[in-house]
Amino acid sequence: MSREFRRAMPLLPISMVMKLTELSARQIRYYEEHKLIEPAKSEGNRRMFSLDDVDALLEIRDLLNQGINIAGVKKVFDMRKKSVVKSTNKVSISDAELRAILREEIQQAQIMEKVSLRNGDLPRHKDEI
Amino acid sequence: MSREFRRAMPLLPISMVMKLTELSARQIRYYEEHKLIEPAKSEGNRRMFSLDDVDALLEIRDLLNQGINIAGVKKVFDMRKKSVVKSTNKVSISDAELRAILREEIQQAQIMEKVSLRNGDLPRHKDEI
DNA sequence: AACATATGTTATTTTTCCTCACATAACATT
DNA sequence: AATGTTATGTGAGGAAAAATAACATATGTT
Repeated sequence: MSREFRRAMPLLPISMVMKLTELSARQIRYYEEHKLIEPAKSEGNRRMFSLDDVDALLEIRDLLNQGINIAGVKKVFDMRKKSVVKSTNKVSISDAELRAILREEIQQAQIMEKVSLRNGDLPRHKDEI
Repeated sequence: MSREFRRAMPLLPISMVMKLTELSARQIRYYEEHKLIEPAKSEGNRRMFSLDDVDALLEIRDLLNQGINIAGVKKVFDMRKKSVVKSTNKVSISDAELRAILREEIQQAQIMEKVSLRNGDLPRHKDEI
C-alpha cells in the first residue's frame, strides 16, 4: 500500500481531528461546507478524516490566521491541485513501475471495500506522515 | 514528530480497526483483556487505537489462525519486546541525535496533552506505515 | 445602517461504543 | 462420558459522540 494511499485513507473521527488541529467541530464542518475538505462518511453518516484531511485543515487554519478568507484558501488549494496535475502529467514511468502501481491499486480497492465508506477524498499534498 | 511516535499515536476508533483487521469488536476487546494490546482510552472511555495497535492485531489474527492460542501469542510478543530492548540498549547516539530526539519528545508531550488520553501504548514493531 | 463572514451555542436525534451477562462450539482434562 | 476451558457470538441497557439545524454574534464590508 502506497504512502499516498495510506495518507488518504479515512480513519479518524472528528474528535481526534479537533484535537490534532485545535479546530472546533463547527469550524471543521464549515470548511467542509465550503468544499475545502471532503471527508468520507461512515455508514452511519459520521465524518471520517484522513491524514491528508488533517494536513489540509492545518493549512486552512494557518491561512485563515494570516487573514486570508475562505475564498482565498480555496483559490490556494485549487492552484495547488492544478500544478500537481501538471507536474504529474509529464513524468513517464517504466513498465515495472506501472505494474507496481497497478498492484497497489488493486490492494487499495480491496481495502476500500472493507472500509466501505461513501466517499473518500484525494490526496492533497504529501509531507511526512 | 518521529515515525515511531506517529505510529504509536492513538487515533482510530474501534469501528475502523474492525474494518482494517476484519476482527469483531468482541475479539479486539478480548485480546485487550488478555493484555495483547493496550489501546488508549478517551475521556469518554472509548478505545482509541494506534497504527501499531492495528499491526499487533493483524499479527494476533495471523498467529491465532495458525492454531497458536492466546498464551502463545503473548509469548511471541514478550519475546520480541525483550529482543527489541536488548538491541536498542547497545546503540550509542551522537549529541546532535540526542538533541533531535529531545526536541521530538517535547513536541510529543505537547500533542499528547492535546490528545489527552488516559494511556497510550508503546510502539511494538515498526514496518512501513 | 445593512450585509456578509466565520464562529459560538444549544436543542434534538441518531449512531457508536461501553460493560456485563449469558450462550456455545471446539478442545482438553478428568 | 462428563466437566472444564478457550475464543467468540449475541443482546440488553446505558453513556458518549456526532449529526443536523437553528439562532446568536463579533468583526469586517459595502
